Amino acid sequence: MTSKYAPVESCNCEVIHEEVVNKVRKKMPKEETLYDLAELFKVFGDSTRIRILWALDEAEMCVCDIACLLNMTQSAISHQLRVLKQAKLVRSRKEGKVVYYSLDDEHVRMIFDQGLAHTSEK
Amino acid sequence: MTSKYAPVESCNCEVIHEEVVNKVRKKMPKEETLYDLAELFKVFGDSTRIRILWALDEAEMCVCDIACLLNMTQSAISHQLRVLKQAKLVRSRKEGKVVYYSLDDEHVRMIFDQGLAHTSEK
DNA sequence: TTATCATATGAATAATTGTTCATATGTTTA
DNA sequence: TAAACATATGAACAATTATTCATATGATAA
Repeated sequence: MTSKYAPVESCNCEVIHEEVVNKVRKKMPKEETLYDLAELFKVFGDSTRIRILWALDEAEMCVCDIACLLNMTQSAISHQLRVLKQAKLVRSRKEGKVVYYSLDDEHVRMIFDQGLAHTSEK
Repeated sequence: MTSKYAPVESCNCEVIHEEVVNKVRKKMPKEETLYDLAELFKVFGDSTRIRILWALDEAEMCVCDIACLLNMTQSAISHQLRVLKQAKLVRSRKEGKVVYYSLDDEHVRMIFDQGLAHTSEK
């Protein structure tokens, strides 16, 4: 999160290129829009969650399976699945004791691909 | 970062669907690849940086201008520009005292668009 | 030179966060 | 019923991080 600190009243320097600043200011989306966007990318910004998403893009899996695949505790995975579910990136389906998770968004793959395009080039 | 804790020796539950786990395991990318991907998205996961990237997608700007636009201190912006530069998402150009920053990646816009497609739908 | 200005940077701090541990919940099986 | 099992969850802790403040750097102007 960013608005952890008290809002700054103004930048502490002169505006050098006022026209540019005004032009860009007009085009900026609502604060909330960019905040939500950052919140979404924050969810992608953890390698455990990235690995879970990647795995679920291959197959629907239960919590146990994911924990085993990633060699992590069931608790850690469960906590992260919760985050992913709140972000509406995964959905779950219950069958007896077992809860199956799967991807709940068609954009995940696209986001991955664009990210990979960047990281593999640089 | 994720590997902050000692590696877990194994998940603490039985494998329920061994075939699925094995199938997915074979298809998983290298650990490092997914780690780098998470590191990239972490950079997008802060609203100050998202706003900077968005602004720079509209126009090349100097540090002062960005600080003014976002109503934040020059120092805070400078620190974040450093992060963005290390991630190779922005580049800089010096002209006298003034340093101009601009986007250094053609994928930024695409990543934004996919992210927005998600956040605006849900 | 000296003053001023734009930017960068190191240290400190407060807030956030991912995992662990213990335990709770809810389902199936004996 | 009780036991076993899969999953969820709350508290605690360690690690990370975004900003602030003070100051350094480097360029221009006086």
